[in-house]
Amino acid sequence: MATESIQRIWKVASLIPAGRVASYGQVADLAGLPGRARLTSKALGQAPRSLNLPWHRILRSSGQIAFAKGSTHADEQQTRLREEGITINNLRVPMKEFQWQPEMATLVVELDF
DNA sequence: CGACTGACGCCGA
DNA sequence: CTCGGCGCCAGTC
Repeated sequence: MATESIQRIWKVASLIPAGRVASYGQVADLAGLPGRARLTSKALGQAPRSLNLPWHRILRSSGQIAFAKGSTHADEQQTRLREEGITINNLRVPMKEFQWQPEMATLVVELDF
């Protein structure tokens, strides 16, 4: 059974719009869990496919894809991001251009702040 | 109960 | 830019 924290992470992840990306740490922060980037990775790993979460839009703070180069996961993530118009060089996305910057209003409405 | 393990992050060398 | 080292914490063994 998923914990409260895990579900908050799923909620935040579902808000990331196509064409934009976020880091594990950023998602944790927005979910009210500062410093818990690793929990974000864990949450995504155990999220049911039925939730249809945009897991591919979540990267390391450096913009690097978290999966090992050459793995099927890394390839699929790269493909999906490109399909959304995101640029990727050597498994790295230029965060300066594509990082998600949520509006306060979005957070207030979607999360329970 | 302690040790180990991550789809991580930050800082210093 | 690369490496190490340390902090983080819920699971698993």
